[in-house]
Amino acid sequence: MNGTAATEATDATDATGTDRADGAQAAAPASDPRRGRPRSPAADTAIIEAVLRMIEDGVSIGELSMERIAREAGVGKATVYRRWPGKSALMLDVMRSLDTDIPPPAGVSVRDDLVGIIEFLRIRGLAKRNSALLRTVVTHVKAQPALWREYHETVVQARREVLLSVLRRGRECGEVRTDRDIDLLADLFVGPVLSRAVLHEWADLPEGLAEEIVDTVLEGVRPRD
Amino acid sequence: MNGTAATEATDATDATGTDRADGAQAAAPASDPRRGRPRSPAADTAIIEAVLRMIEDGVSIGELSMERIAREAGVGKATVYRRWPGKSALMLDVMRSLDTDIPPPAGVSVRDDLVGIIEFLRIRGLAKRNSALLRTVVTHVKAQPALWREYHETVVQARREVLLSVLRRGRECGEVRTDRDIDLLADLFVGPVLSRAVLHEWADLPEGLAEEIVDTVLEGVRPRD
Amino acid sequence: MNGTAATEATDATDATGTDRADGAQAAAPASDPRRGRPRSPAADTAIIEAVLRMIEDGVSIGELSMERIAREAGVGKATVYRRWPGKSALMLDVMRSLDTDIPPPAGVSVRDDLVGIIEFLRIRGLAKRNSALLRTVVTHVKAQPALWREYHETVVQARREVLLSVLRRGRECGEVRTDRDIDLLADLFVGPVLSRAVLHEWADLPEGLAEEIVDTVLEGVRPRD
Amino acid sequence: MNGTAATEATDATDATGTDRADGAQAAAPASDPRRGRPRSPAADTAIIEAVLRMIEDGVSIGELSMERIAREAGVGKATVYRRWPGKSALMLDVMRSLDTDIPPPAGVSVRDDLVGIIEFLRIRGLAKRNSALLRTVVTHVKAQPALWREYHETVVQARREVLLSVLRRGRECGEVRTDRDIDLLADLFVGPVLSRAVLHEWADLPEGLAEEIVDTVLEGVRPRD
DNA sequence: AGCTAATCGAGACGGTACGTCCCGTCTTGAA
DNA sequence: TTCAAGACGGGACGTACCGTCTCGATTAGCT
Repeated sequence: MNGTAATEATDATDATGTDRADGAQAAAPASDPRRGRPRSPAADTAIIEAVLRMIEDGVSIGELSMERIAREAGVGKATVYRRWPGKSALMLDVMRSLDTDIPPPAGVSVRDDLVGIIEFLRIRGLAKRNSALLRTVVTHVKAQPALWREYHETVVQARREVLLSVLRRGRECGEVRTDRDIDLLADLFVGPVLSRAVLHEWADLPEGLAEEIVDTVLEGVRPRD
Repeated sequence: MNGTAATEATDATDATGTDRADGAQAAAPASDPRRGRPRSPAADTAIIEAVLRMIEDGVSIGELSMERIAREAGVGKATVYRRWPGKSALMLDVMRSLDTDIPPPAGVSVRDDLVGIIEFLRIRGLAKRNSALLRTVVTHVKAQPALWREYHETVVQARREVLLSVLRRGRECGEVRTDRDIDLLADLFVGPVLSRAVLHEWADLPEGLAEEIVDTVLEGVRPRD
Repeated sequence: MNGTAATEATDATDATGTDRADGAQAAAPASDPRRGRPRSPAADTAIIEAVLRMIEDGVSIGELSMERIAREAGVGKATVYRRWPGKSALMLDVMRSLDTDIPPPAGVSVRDDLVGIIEFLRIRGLAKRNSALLRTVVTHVKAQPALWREYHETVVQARREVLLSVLRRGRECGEVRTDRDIDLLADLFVGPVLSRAVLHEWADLPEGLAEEIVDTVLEGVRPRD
Repeated sequence: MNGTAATEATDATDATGTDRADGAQAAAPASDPRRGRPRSPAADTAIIEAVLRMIEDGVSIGELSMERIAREAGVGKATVYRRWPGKSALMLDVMRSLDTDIPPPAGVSVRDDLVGIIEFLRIRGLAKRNSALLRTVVTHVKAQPALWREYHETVVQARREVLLSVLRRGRECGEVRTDRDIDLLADLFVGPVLSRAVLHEWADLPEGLAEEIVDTVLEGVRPRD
């Protein structure tokens, strides 16, 4: 016998997860919302806050056990499980709690609107505070296809829509070519940021990147004469 | 879309990971490689194969316990741990076992070489069989920064170098503009594929995508008159 | 109402219990006893000892959680559950570990043999050390009919057999009447001790009790003239 | 047989137990009995009935959780705890609700009175319906010394008194020897029933047992010549 | 009729223990 | 020294109860 014990990462066991993952603002109980003692909003807060605090303190996803979350939140385990069916669903709500809506495009010029959107991605994705948080949380969510799809359809999709509307406007006013699938065009702008963040994520995304990307994509890589 | 999509991983608990992750081609024992019973190559194979089989059968990363891997491979747990220090290191080798070298560019035209590279990414990343495999494995590797950096420096870097050399050739022959950072240009080509694979990874990447991407990026999104 | 209060039973959640409750000397694993690491006899001992120590320290049956037993024994919970299917089965083995074989009757006279047996009961049942121990443990075992039956059939029955053999001998030599069921006669001797212990168990059973009981039962309550 | 059989109880976790275990006939509220909504007698009934019903349905004491009792009685948990401080106190009241007073001895002959008392024990303790009930309930009560003492002093003592008075009468009229402690004599009659019920409780106590016991104890086991 | 107050069913609260599973290490006999 | 098997101490999992608390809704006696 020994003392070494475990460690490691792992994850989720199931992939269920999304029963009631409708945001941190806890839904009403199943049967009759006005019967019985109401759920304590303080508990909701305490749990989410505990997760955020732990992550900021450098606790890895593997150490983020439900057991420990409940303990640090000063809450019974059952209180956590009453709100979320598992760690993954909780993480999803933690992720959502960090979401900032993408600012609506100013509408001055198509080029500037595109820069605004890409700049938002650059900053949101790597801003000091969110960075560590999201890296940990997103990892967990991504690891479960069902959750990731859920997140994608609620949050990511909405943001893409903003980008698409700008591109459509660009088409109407002749700023954007119409002979390509509009989804492909959207990926041309988003992809590079993603690439920088994903493939060499330990580097910071430099200022001015958004403009450089937008301009190059608009004008093309082949030199115009 | 948003920046969150761009973030990633972490975790690790241990961060050990790479002590001896020198591939499935089993290293020699510590003290004297010629003494005692040699490691069974059959065991190496059985383990890697078991992981691949399980993933193909839809086993999620969370259910991929070392315990189960050993059981499924008909192998003692110690036999697994003798080869890899943990699940992550094993996963890294599983990933490597799937690697195919990027074919060298034909060198006919810059545009065609670029298409070749992007087409390789499209197929490698999403080909029916590998897709599920990689998604599961990569998730785990990404979740541990040390491992991911290792993988990145070994495999990703090499591929990028091929792309960069093509771009440099393009600059020399005037096919590619020189007023932009060459790394940025590389991301313009790689990013869109990544975006498709990461942000809506459950969709298949259609044929012809590589050409469409390369051509649009080369020519630009703004219509040339 | 009545003395039946003296009866018992039930409980148990499962009532399973006895799969392998064949004494503390741990059985071999299910499949092949010679394969794999053998069970540690030290663990067997540590667990039983921990229970005994705790009980002697006045830990109540309600506080005797498997969790705590494992902790105090310096043993993993799984190690406990590998040996016993539940708390009850463990308790049964703890009980057995305390058993002392009833000394064989000297065979001098029937009356003295009877006194010897009853005296054994008086002492065993209430001896300082065992008393506290047994009270706690027996409670748990009695609370589960299946376990209690098991215990009865293995231990109690054997002791009764000794008593019965003495009575049979008494019949042969005319010391014991033959017009009554021999099992009834046995109860006439055992019952009074039981009654004292069960109905007013907080009192100590006084010395000389055995002789008084045996003599009175032999001679009868109605005065002989 | 052995002394272990004679041991008992303990446990308790709380040991509170008897604070207010004054029977199901619900006490008045603390402050002013006349103010506020009175306790519903229907709830009292529902709770006791639920326990009885469950026990008759074979629910073991371990499955008899307060939670389940309340649920099954269609009553809030607080309503149960308002009446009893814990499961044990409730059980004690359930026990009491089953009590039948021992019939006063006819007084015809000492021998017949003794048979009457023992017969009562035989039937009460093992009558098909009560048997299961009592076994379950008594187990729980016995497991807590404080409760058991309470029950003993209230109920058992009273019954013993009846037996003792008969024995005293027997002494006066020369039917019972006077050279033995009268408490011991009482145990000689009660013990055998107890022994049968406790040591092999799953068997039924046959008719005629009472007479057989009384006669044998009166006359003695040694044959009279 | 209105007020006060204790009740009701329901169910959430912080805890603790359950029994199962996995971690990474250790220990068998056999090869 | 390896192998398969499986036990080891440790710890998280998700469930069930504990006894308490808090809801809105009765249900009485008192003004």
